Amino acid sequence: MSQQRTGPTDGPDFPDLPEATVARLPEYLRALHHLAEDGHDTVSSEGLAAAAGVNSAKLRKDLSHLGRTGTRGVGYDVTLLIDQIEQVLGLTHRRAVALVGVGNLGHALAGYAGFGTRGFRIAALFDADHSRVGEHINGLVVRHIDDLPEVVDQESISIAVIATPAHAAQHVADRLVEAGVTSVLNFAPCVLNVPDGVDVRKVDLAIELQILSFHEHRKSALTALPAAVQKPGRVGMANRLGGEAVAT
Amino acid sequence: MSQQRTGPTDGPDFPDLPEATVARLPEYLRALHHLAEDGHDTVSSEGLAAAAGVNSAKLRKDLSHLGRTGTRGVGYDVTLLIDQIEQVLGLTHRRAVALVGVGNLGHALAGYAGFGTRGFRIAALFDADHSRVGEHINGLVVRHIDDLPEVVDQESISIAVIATPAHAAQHVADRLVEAGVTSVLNFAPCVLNVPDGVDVRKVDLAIELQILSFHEHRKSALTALPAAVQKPGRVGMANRLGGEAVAT
DNA sequence: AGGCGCTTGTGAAGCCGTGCACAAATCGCG
DNA sequence: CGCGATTTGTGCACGGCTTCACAAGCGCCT
Repeated sequence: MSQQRTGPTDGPDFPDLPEATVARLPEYLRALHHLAEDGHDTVSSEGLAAAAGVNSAKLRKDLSHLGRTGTRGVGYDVTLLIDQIEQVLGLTHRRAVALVGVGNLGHALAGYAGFGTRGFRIAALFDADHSRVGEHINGLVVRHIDDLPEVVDQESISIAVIATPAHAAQHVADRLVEAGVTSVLNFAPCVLNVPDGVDVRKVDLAIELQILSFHEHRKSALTALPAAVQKPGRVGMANRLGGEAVAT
Repeated sequence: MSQQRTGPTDGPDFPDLPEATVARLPEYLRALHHLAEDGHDTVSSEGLAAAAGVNSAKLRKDLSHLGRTGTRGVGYDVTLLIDQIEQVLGLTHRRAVALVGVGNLGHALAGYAGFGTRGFRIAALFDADHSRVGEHINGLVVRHIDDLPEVVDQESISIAVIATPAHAAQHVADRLVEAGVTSVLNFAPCVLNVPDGVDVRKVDLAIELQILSFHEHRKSALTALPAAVQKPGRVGMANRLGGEAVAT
């Protein structure tokens, strides 16, 4: 590999993993926890790949970036691998997360158990609407967004979730960044402008459906047409095994 | 499911566009609607790219796949482009969507206005829990999952959203496919196996946070070494222009 | 009518990610 | 102790996506 080993800094951490690999590590982690609960001590790359829904070669290459992990002829030690991935992802401690906007979606997110079980703690809820401030949700009190700087500092929050209407999202993002938040998960359907050094990930539910809509549209167009003009390599629903997933 | 070809199809209809392009078209569409509301008649690729948060060359190449769209020296006609994209995405009619699982998250999704305003209609709610069947949510009655085939057929549903716990998701997916659904948006944190020809997109909220966690971890590891300002909140930021977003 | 400025559309180059195929490494067993 | 079975780690080639840079086209102004 021509991965640049820049000099002596063969540090304990892993500066550059491919972004695609990073996006898959959580998937492996989930599958590994599942395997651990089922009592497995080791997994082969083939087995873990199947559980995570990816190609086994891809999985091995992904894990190879973490350093020595597997044992040839045996496989991967489940608990060891869990530890390594959690280390790399920075999940060795529960990260505090702020949630802004306790409307329809925000309410649900505040109560979503998956955050708690996978390394995060919703540490604070915010809303701009004074009539919502003070409300109790899942053991937390909704605070006004003006309290952001104070709470962010107090709770050492670096990640925030935006679940506000789109028109408020940019303003909220600005205030979050100002308060010291450096990672944002945005559920509002809009583009956020943030300074360099701040990461934004976006989840747009309608977009996901629209992408599916395209594929539906294409499928129905194909079945409506005679199967005359079709290139050999392209379309066609050959029955290979396993599910296909359009991933992010 | 008989999808009739309606209208005069003037031109090559559905070329296979790159998947990456398909994923961005909804983003453009949203930006265009926003521009239209602001009274813009035309947009340059530069302007639309900025509104959608992408590179302008990429945007032009994306749109070039749709056929002749823009006018050199002028830009793109906003309403025309909206029509073209909606056509390609199959959004010329509102697609009926089924939502399975009206728990915490499902409730919120059932009430999410964004679906309605962007081409979809939640046509039915399902749950396996009999105590939830009959409940009214947002003008819809929750039906038991056994009614799936009947309702899917009745309402011509081809897209479904799974918002069940993970352990139930595969079973639900099987029944959806059996009932004729060919596109699934999965919110349950698990891998779904579906036959070929069925599309699955997955949204895992915890994974998004874990990816952000990695970047947080990396950032803090970087600032630990060089010039020391040990305030955990505010890390040193380079000042290149523009925000950075970790995209899909 | 002709030129000029602006914007699109695209050829070409480079980068990243994927998957195959195989050598290296490890364990278990005779 | 050595051999075979097994599985990891990775070199390599390929395809897709992104980005740059620029020629081609269009409208406007003189």
